[in-house]
Amino acid sequence: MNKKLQKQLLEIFDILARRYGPMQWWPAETPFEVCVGAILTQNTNWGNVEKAIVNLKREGLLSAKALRDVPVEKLAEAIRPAGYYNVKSSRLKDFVGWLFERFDGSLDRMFSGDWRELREELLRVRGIGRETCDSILLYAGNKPTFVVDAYTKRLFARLGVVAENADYETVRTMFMENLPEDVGLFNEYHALIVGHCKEHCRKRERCHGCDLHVTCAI
DNA sequence: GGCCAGGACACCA
DNA sequence: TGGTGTCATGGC
Repeated sequence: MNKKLQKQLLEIFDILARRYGPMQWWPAETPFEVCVGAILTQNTNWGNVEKAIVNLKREGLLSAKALRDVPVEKLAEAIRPAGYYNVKSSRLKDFVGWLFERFDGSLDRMFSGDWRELREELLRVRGIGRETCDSILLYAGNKPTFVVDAYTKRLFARLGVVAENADYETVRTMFMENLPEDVGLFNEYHALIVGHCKEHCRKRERCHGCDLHVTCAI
């Protein structure tokens, strides 16, 4: 635990929280919907994911059993607006297939054990990478893991907190070792990063009118 | 009409 | 380990 770094991280959180909070993430009605959304949003605009979720609800497909039983072609058609529909339909199939194999299709059972062991096992499921895995653990399971995404890396690299080319685990560890282990804090922090970056941060530009660059003495 | 979006994975050197 | 190609829709 680096006290100076912790102070900086909490300062940044406070600036974001005062401006945007509370975010009340994840935008979903159930833990299972969080899992589905986490896979569908891979490299995809959230607006497109919402269209796919609407389709899944209309077709009665937003449950582990329904996803397991639906033909993959029909699933792909339903999630078409989210893009990569062939890839993502098979990833959803792989996830629920594993969920039934290991936990009888129950998220409650999945989350009931040691979450660090669950993380390692989830990461071995095809289509569940680090960000998707941590999103599921934090936002569907209320486990104290920090979610790192493109926004997080971009913002904290620009703030000089992490290296430009830092890998996922390095950034995640930086947050988790220098913040109190608090599910509510991790939940809100990541949501605030996304909320802020959607407004200010573009891929090949620096932030325009970004409060953090003015206010944080980093 | 080009760029981008809340990644993951296979393949390669 | 790091770099590159692939997967694809929809909004701006």
